[in-house]
Amino acid sequence: MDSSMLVKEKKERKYELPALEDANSKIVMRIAPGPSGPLHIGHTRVSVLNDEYVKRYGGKLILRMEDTNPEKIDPDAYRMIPEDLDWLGVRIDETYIQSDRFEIYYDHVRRLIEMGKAYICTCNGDDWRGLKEKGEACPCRELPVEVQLERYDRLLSGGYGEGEAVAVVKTDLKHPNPAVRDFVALRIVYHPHPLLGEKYCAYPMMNLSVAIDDHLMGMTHVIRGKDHLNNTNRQEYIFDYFGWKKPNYYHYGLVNIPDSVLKTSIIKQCIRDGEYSGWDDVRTGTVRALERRGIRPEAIRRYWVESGMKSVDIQFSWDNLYGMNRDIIDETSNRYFFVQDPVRYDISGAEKICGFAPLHPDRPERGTRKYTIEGSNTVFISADDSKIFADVKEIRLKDLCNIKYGTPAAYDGNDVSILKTGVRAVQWVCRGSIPATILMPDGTTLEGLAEDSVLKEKNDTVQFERVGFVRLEKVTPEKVETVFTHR
RNA sequence: GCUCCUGUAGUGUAGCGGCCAAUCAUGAAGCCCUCUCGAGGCUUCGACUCGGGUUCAAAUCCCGACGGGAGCACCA
Repeated sequence: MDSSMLVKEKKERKYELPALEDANSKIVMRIAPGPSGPLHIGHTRVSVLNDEYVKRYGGKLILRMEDTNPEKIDPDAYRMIPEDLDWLGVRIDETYIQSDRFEIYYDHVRRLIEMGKAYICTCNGDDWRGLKEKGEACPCRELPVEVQLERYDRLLSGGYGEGEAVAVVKTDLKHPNPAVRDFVALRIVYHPHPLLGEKYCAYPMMNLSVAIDDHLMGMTHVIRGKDHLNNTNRQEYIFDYFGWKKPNYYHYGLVNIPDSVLKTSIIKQCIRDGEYSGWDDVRTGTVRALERRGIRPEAIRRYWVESGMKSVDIQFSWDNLYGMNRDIIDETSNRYFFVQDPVRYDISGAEKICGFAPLHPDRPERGTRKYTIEGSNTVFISADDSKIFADVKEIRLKDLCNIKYGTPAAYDGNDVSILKTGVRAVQWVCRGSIPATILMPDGTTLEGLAEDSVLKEKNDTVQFERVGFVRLEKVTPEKVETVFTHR
């Protein structure tokens, strides 16, 4: 027996999404956001899952803009959503906009009415719901098809005011689950649509348009949040009435995302009020904000792949995402010194002091930052480190020299082994350093100085040693503006 | 109220009848290493919601309780 077999070996787990049923190279899947704003972290789950499967099986991914509620549309979203998906690395094969397809929905409703599977209801909404609750039909439901069609034409042509009539799909009024009994398919809206203007007044509800589009676009697999479970049940009625083959449905659990603002309406309001800087404000959970903070799309992808597709509700963990992101950016991010709330020290006892430090400690081949200070030998260290210095009287300026406390401070050689005795190494900057800011996730800003070699940095994330990773947002010789990523 | 989904460490996940004194990641604590409080190495902490049943054997199957979530919109 091989002795190595006696050692309990450590297994590396590979993370792989579960296989889809009936999957072959012709799968068709979709991402179907409502264009009310840009995508946020919550949307990235369904985006990544669909993309992963389509790439794995070699099918087709459709982006469908579900803009059937004119009151909740932000025209910019038609542009922002594809941008966000593109940044995420999600490859879209075809794009559809539902507002282009109203005639298709109308035709299908007409056919449903002709089949006796839909009706036009002119009852008061509350009454209709009340009857449904009791499992009873409203007076409109059993009217003859000819009357329904007459009403339908009137509905489409603007003969009813808002709330005066709806087209309803029949399901089963006695269904034990009240949530799947008869549902509205079309409603009257006179609010202008950003793309259609006032061309139509009959607006499809999502259960209608989604069912029809999923069929017409040839969807084989649909992944959606568990909150749509009842909608799936409703949509299946439409599939059954037309005799269509249903896609395979998967419902993942709800994600609770703490510590960040996701609700589009709130973000929009805060932008309007000038409270937030825009859709990429770091306090929000938008894809744009994550990008701005230096989160890599690969980290987001890994996060969702590892989370899988179970229907348990989960708690989103920023720590876990940061850990994955750190794996990615640690290697690519060069190291620089940033000194928060700088305190000045001059150093006596040396003509001029030289030093150098690697751009990356694990990648010496990338080269070094070189330092020369002379004259008054002025350096700055952070207010926090200054307090420590005043307290312990001796400190090492990392990669430069050791100094003893005093005014001025005294040069004390360059023996690195002093660190073994418990003396602390602190980051510092010299004269000519660049004013720098770090925008924190809570919206506050840290101020300080960054060493000027950061001006030559090509990559957009760096690590400020002992502070954390930051994304370089705006770098000029006058000012370096950064956004905090994570420690 | 009705209906549906769901319960493995702080968080996320693996396991789906015996190989489980339960996997991996992240987190926390400690040590080593490193001129960073990063990375790397090592160690430790920490979970099968509960109660019945089926079985020689249950985290795994069944039933019940309890917990978490969603829907019952002329939003998506």
